[in-house]
Amino acid sequence: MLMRYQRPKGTADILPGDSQIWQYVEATARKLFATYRFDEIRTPMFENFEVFSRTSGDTSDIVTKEMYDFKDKGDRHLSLRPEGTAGVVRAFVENKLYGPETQKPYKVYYMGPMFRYERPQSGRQRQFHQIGVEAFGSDAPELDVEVIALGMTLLGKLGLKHLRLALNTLGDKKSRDAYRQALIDFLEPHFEELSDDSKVRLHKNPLRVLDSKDKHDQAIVADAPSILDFLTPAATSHFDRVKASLDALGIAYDVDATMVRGLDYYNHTIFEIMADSPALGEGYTTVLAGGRYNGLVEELGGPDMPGVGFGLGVERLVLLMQAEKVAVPNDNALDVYVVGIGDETSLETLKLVQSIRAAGLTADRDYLGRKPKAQFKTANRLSAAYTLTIGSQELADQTANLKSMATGEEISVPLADIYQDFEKVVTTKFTAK
RNA sequence: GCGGUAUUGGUGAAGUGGUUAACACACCGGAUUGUGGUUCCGGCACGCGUGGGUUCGAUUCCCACAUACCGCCCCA
Repeated sequence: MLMRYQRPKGTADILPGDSQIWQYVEATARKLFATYRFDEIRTPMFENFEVFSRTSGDTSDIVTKEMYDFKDKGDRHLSLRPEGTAGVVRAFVENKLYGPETQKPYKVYYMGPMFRYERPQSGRQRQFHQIGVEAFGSDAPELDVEVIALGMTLLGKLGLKHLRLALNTLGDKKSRDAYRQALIDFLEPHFEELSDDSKVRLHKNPLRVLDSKDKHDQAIVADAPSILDFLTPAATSHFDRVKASLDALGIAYDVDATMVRGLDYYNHTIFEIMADSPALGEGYTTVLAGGRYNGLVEELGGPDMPGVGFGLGVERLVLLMQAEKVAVPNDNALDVYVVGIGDETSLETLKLVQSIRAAGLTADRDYLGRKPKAQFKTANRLSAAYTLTIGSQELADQTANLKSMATGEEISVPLADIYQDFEKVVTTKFTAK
């Protein structure tokens, strides 16, 4: 036996059957995005390393330990994209889409693979897929809400139940800096009591201590100051309008003042849509997350232009849909299975399937030289609506036997009629139906 | 990166330190000549994740590695 190859760790083959769900997800997303006037943007799967390191934050885990970065033969430091936003923003800036000739907000969506070097688990892989949207050029809280509503609507259309929208604000830079300091001041006296993880986080990214899973940490954090008390008037106003707009649309939400983001570029509104399903372990798991990133365009060399968006994990989404048994439309039903009896009919059956296909129907035939009985079994298993049988006798008569698999009714039809208008034969020749 | 569990055919799985690796599903074939969901009969792992080791002998014991899954970290 030769060497057997395995796919690389953390990757998956999406096989026929599963790919139907993926196509359904993607098609549903494209259709919905179009109604919101978001257009597709396609950016490279790898970028200069700095595109991600600058935007995600030099100390973020994504950059420090999860990035697939490498030097190419020209000694360029590149990285496989760990998320979608940075590349889109780079493209936005590089193509000067911030210019006056494009309508603002400039709304785009993307879908495709992302890469992170981490321990695979269910719904978490090294090559995974995201669908995301970004809207540039407006500070309006209503735009934040449009993006949130889009996310909620998409998940709803895809059949997900038990969704929870968690909402928070990181405020502007001033709010955030003030809060960060207050949080450090609060946690410092408890330093020795904190978990080892949180000790590290305290100075690297103190906000992360807030969502520590450690019970003792949670007890300490329970009395910590809230970001909401450190917002500047402008940040408060923005957040209030976001909430008011959500209320106006009847979208329920929970404000979670301890929710933070792993990527450093977020500010103001941040949100997560979580689903409660055993498919992804106990409790609520985030499927879709996003927020505002007003400094990001400038960070990558563009003008001071705000942005807001979200990304959703397709693997997680698909797991949830499967757990909820969401019905995916099956659009590859078989209309006609052509049964050929004897080698001499092979040429005619080939012409028949081609003719039926050309008429816009789906058709298939046997290529394994199997007996009629086996061919009918296959037709039945494939749920063919009709079988068209041709043997040496029919070949001589220039006819074929058309059978409705549902009723069992079988009629003889001239081949000429089939080649001329198969659809008409089906609709007019049977007595029933 | 850390800790844990697992790894037998296309699938679900049973099983033993030693002649032919149980059973079920799926698939393929047959039940007198060319017609489909039932029934009956038959076929289907030269191999038990990979590589070493222990042993007279290992799929069964030991070690390493790989992969999957779970928890941590982190995140979609």
